[in-house]
Amino acid sequence: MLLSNSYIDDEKIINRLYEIHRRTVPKFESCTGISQTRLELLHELYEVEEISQRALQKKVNIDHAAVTRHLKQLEDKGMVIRRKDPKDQRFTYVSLSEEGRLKIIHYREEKERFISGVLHDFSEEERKTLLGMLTRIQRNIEIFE
Amino acid sequence: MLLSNSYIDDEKIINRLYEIHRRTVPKFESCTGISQTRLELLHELYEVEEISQRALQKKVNIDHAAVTRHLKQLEDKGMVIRRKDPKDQRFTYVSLSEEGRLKIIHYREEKERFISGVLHDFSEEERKTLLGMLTRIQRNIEIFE
DNA sequence: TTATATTAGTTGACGTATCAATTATTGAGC
DNA sequence: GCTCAATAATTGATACGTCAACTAATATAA
Repeated sequence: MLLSNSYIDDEKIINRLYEIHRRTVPKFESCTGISQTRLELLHELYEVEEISQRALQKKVNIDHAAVTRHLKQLEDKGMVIRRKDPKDQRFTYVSLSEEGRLKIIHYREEKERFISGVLHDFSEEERKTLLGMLTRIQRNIEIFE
Repeated sequence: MLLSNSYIDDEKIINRLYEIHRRTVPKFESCTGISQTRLELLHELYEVEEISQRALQKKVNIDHAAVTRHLKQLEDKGMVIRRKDPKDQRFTYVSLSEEGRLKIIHYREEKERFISGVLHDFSEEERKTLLGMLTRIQRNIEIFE
């Protein structure tokens, strides 16, 4: 297995991305008290009055199955309200409950604290560069093959 | 919820990292035919004659439980050989089988193709910058709190 | 040497993402 | 109006990572 030095570094990038994710998941949750995905769902709900699961799924770009399960659990916890569209029974509309609307504020404060910690030594310039690079990577993965 | 513009961007960085991971997992596996973690384990085994599970676990930095399960499955597939240390029965030593040694070469070629695709529009300079930034983020996550 | 601590590995419970298959409802073409 | 296609949501199977509890083997110290 003969690999050039520059390839080794490329590999490090991909491995680093992977490890960052693995380390982030538990830290994020223990810090904020909620998972990243679930908070993202709540955040989207926060921005609107009501939205269909399908539309929400498109926004967060997660598998339908996962969306269904998250929303059911959030409903069980009383953070979310779900109802069928009377006009078209295929659609389920979702909205934040009062309690959900209150709780999400605290979650997001903690998320902000977490993000500040993770990026604390990055200049404004660097953050811009990084975001641009990550966006390109994401696009490359999407169009791959 | 009043958030400054720069914070919004920081949030995008973290969300992007998360989404990159989610999209990478299935693409990587369908492209290479093996999961990233499992290939990393095999790669470490490729570099040595034999190694204890414990030492291997420290190298890949994954939970013990996951390591045990991966190695058992790789053993079932005939890619890996495991044996107890006669001197100290607590240790299990792992090594690549001949078949494993052959197969890993193909896997790694596919991985290289995948990585090239993901980073194809990045200059040498950019890759260095990116790796540096990711390394800092990883460190920040580790020392957080 | 015998009780206690440490260490490696395994197993179980849980969370959550994916894909594939299924159900229920609505829409379109004849 | 009736059959067939499309769509939203759900459920099942599978994969994989975490933590916690457990087993077995060895080291330590009284």
